Amino acid sequence: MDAETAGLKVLDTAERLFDERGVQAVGMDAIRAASGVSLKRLYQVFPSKELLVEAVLRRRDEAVRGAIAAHGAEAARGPYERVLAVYDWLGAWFAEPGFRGCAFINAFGELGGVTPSVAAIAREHKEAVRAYLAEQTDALGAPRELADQLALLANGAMAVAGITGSPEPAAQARAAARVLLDAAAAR
Amino acid sequence: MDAETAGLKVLDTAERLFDERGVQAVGMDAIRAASGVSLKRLYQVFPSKELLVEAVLRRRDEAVRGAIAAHGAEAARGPYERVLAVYDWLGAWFAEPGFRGCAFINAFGELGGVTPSVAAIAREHKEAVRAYLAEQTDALGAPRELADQLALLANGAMAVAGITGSPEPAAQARAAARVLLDAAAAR
DNA sequence: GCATCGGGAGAACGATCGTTCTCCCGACCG
DNA sequence: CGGTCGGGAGAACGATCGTTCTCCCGATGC
Repeated sequence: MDAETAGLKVLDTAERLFDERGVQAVGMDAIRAASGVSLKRLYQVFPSKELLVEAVLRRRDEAVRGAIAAHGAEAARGPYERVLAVYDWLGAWFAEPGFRGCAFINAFGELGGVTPSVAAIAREHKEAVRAYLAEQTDALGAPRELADQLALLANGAMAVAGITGSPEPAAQARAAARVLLDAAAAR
Repeated sequence: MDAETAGLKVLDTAERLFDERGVQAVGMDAIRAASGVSLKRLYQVFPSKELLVEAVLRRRDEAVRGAIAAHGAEAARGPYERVLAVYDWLGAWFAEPGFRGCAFINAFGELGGVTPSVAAIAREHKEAVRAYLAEQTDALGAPRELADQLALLANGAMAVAGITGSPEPAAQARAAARVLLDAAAAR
């Protein structure tokens, strides 16, 4: 097994285990056992657990941003629909088995107070999603605050869906987003 | 020092340290050192760390529910104002120094996957806040979904305010809540 | 075929954690 | 005043964690 595929296996395994149990509850040896990558190789690719956590979050950041953009491009009838597509994507994500909330919200809660790099990555990720929404609302000529409000709905949906285990918050957030979008358009 | 005041000191200290650093990063010995309560007494009052965590969360649940109700009763010109008062209260909370997000969202992210009691307490707390909002929207004759949407705004504001460190999300959520309330009233 | 090198398996190490135990002192009771 | 009891301080214990080290095997180059 070469270093590159080992790195991918480790990232996949760590992401899944961190999501399921939280970061601190997953030892490096559990990642080794579940990924089949030896400890030696693991530490070659990720010299410390903190670096592994950062790598997992950074990859997830790119994946989420890519998925939101891809979903928006699919339903590309305009910025209005691209905003709503975000909540559709959330709904599909929430319905996945084992969904336990947003990795960045969870990682920030667990490590944000003691690990500044984790806090920074979470902040950057949330800002990136907000910026994507701002692109759409700018295209609509809507006021600046609308994007922030849409982001609050998305983040609230993630938090509540994770805690309750229900995918419903996505549809509720989508409906609320429609009201906010329409109200902004009417002004 | 009697057992009752020791329990209060431990709860106060544990709540503060858990908020600052997360639950798992705070050892029982750190709570002993910061509270001045000996380990022996600590384990007399809370026979395990898990029970202490549950006690902290349960007390915080009651405090938050009480604070929201009290804030709503102060501005008791009606259900509409009681809803908006929730976001005013959030704004004051977010502006407190050291604010690092909702204890239930954070605890769920860290422990919800491995400690069912923590997940249950978080679920009950979020449901209680939703129920309070539902009381107000019912009094307004608004549709059921409105309370869920208002709760998403509140939870999104907590998550984003915690991660970004800014109190702004409270005002943004309040403005969005007004739009949703007014749209429901117009129907 | 033999020496060398890289990687896998897992033991080892030092630190930390939750929890319990030991020791000692000060207060209360006869 | 002597004995007992409860609590404080902190050592001790067993488990676990992140990280490193040891040992061994198989492949590769000459």
